[in-house]
Amino acid sequence: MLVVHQSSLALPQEPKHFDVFQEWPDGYVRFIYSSEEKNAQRHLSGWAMRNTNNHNCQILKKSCLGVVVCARSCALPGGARLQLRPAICDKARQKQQKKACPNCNSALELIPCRGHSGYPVTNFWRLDGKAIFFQAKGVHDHPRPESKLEAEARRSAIKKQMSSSHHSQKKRPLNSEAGRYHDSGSYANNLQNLPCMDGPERVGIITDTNFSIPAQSYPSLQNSDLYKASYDSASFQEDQLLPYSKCPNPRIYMPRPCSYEFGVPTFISSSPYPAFYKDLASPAIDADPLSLNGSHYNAVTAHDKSLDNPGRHYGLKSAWGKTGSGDRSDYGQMQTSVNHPYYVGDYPCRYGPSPSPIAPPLQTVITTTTKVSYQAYKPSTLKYNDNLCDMKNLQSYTHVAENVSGTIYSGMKIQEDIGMIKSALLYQHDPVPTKSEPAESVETYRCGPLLGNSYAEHEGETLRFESADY
DNA sequence: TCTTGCGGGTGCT
DNA sequence: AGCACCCGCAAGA
Repeated sequence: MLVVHQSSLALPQEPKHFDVFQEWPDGYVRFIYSSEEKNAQRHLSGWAMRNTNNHNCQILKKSCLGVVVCARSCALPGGARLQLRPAICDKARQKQQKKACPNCNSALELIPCRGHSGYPVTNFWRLDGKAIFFQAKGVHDHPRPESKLEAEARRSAIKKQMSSSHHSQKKRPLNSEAGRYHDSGSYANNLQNLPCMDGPERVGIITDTNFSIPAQSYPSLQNSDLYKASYDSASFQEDQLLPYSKCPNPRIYMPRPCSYEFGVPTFISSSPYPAFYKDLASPAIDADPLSLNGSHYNAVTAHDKSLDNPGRHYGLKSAWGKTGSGDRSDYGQMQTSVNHPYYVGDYPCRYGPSPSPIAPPLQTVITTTTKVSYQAYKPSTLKYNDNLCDMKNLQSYTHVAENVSGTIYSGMKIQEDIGMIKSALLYQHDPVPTKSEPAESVETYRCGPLLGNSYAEHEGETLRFESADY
């Protein structure tokens, strides 16, 4: 299915369609946003990303800081876990870590992101004319922190409280803060709501609850209401219960992405959620970020052969060990779209929910080639039908959850589950992407997420993109 | 006070 | 050369 032509250097055409802004991009994904998209202009991300100097003025690079959690992983009143957004500024972050857990007063701990072959997940941004190209590398191996807006909302709320209530309530800030975490499904998780999980194992598990879900489509961060809603405790509960109870799959989170490279992007139609990426073989070698000019892409995940993730904390390993799939070869972060069940490429990893598929040998070899041309086409979506899950139903749950609580967490999780399922299915049924291209990078792309923005027109159409460096 | 972006510089591979 | 990362600076909220 994947076709890669590195030889082709044709310049990418100007994107006619833009992806809906993704607040939580995860996995090896690529999106093209309109230069009008404010969130994209600001290079926003739900993840705490700090600027990284890549000595390239053309491309803004950011790396993930991870998430701040309670060192004791205490459970908040609702059973959720504290997951703070790390301060971006080094100094501010140091201060932040010196503070005590608002819930139990124990120390706070920063869980670094090691989702990109042991290094933090990186995001690349490039403005090119009317489009803003985005590329993410790595799969976040930690829970989601508060989104930027949530963090800001919380701070302002605390300030308000502080100013409105005086002495007698001096203690409230802490409590209220804890309560907020508790209330917000987006950064507080309730283990009880993870029916699919094998079961929390220890501390590590907590993180699972909030694992990133591949970018879900999130129309806009600008919708502050969303966050306001997240503070509604009532909503929170619904949010938590609803989605999970319906979700048959556990969310398996791979501690680390496998290596990935760009090689063959496949364009699939647009999906509201980032594509699932798979990677095949080589150890993380990154090919040029944003090298794809106009391609609409979503990459897909990669797998690392090295299952071991040194530096990985929070019991991920143990969690994996339990998942029963044997090894942690399933790294998939499935970013899948309910609406667009296509997945390109093979899925080397085994997925928990579905019995370990046979992992094909690495079919894709990714190289560091900077110039790659891609051909994308939309794969058939039919194969997904009638599968393990009722995607439509799941999707509807997702929507419900989002509407109810305003948090995207629940829905995302579901989507991820769906993605996993899909990927598993694909893996099992679609041997296609098995082309091995030695020394060649192969990357699978999907069209950007879009509910309204569809690339349907690309169906069956082959798009070629130049992957020269942006 | 903090975020964000920039850029000099270092160390490793 | 590419990448990660440290540090400081400046602008802006």
